[in-house]
Amino acid sequence: MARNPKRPQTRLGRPPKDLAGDVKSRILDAAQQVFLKRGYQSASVDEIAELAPASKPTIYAHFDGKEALFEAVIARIITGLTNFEDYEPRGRTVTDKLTSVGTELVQRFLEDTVGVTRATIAEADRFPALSRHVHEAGRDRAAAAVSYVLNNAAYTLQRGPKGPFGTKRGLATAQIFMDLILLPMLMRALMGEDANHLQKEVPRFVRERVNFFLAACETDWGQ
Amino acid sequence: MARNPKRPQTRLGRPPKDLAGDVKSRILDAAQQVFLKRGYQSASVDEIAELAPASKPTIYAHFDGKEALFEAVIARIITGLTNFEDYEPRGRTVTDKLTSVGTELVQRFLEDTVGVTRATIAEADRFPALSRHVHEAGRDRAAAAVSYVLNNAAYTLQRGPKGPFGTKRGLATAQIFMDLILLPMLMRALMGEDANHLQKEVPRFVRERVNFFLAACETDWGQ
DNA sequence: TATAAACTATACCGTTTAGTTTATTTACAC
DNA sequence: GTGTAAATAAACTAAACGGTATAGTTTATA
Repeated sequence: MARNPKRPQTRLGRPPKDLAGDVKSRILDAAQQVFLKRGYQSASVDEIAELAPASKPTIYAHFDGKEALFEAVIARIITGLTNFEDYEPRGRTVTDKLTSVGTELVQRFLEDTVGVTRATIAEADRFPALSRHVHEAGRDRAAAAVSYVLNNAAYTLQRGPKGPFGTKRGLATAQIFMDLILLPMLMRALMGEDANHLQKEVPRFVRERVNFFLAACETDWGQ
Repeated sequence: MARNPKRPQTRLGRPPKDLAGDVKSRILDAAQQVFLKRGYQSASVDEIAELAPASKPTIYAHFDGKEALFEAVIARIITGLTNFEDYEPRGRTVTDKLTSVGTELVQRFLEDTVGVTRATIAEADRFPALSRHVHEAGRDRAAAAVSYVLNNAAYTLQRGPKGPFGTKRGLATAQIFMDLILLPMLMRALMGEDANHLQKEVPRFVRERVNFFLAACETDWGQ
């Protein structure tokens, strides 16, 4: 009889040296897939073991238990989130640059953070620190990218630190930008809206919101 | 010996006629409490039965199973969401009225929809229709309240349907208002931020965002 | 070459869970 | 009154799950 075709071929015994550390990362990969797909509660260690592939004793040799495994997965996702240091917004005008960075933000977040956000929201009670951590990590990475463009734009507009994106309200302004552009799309994705359908709406949506955002920024809103 | 003090006194046998329908609503109440506290997966039918109080066979006589019970709970929550027909925003100026309706929106949503939103996001895979339904119901109710104020404000400003909140962009504008004011607070609550801490921030937050919102609306943003 | 290390496979344990069955109790309708 | 309806209690079933134990296999190392 053939082996169970669902189970990838594995080897018995101690693995050769050049595969050192391989099992642990395979376990983490599988755990990430299963946790993000099913959520913490519905994920089973058996399924993770089968997907890795690895045996359950090996999993419990590397991690203290299901909770520790979940925390390790989330931690790895957080540290693996792309920051936007490398990203240079396209376009000449402020509008174009903001549209560029907004579109990039939305697309990266839709790909990278929907699963982990959903999983941690669901378990905000059992793992209070995790959801906070995820939220803050995502917020900070997005804020850095937006602030960079806004600061750049402030000088482009030749108004200096008292201009529309000046340092005085820089943080609050970046936050507004994200709330206007990133959060609505993220929320719709969390609520299960089809990813393809969402992606198609992104360009028009971002452009509309950028227009609104700039309209307010070019006034002296709230003094 | 006294009975188990955790369990409210119940009666054996067929209940008297004036309590007809009482069991079912008691089951729904208990199920709502347990589902919103623990989420679908971690909620146990036994705990619901104990809290109701009702026996498990009775629960299964009224509902087809745990999933059907969950769906019934969510459906009841949705139909029970307060609409804002009764709400008359306070204040004379447009700013004050928008601040009033914004504050009211945030406070009601923080009370009424955080639990159900978290529960349905967590189970967006198992109950695809539910999270969509919750999202749309909440969005529509909020949009109605905002549109009412915005339409009112449009005439206050004597600019008619081509004014800042005119019918041409009425829907998109109401959506922006909610995304600016409601969504960020809802997201922070979903991520487990302390409710009291959030409530204290609401007034200042809403005022800041209303200022920003009106600053953009008073221009001809995006033509 | 002997021993330790790092795996696998498999079976098992205790617990929890959704859902069912059986027998019992009470209230209502005729 | 008698039968039926609607609930109860309590025990049960079957399956899943987290976690552990045992035994076997392969590689690394001294």
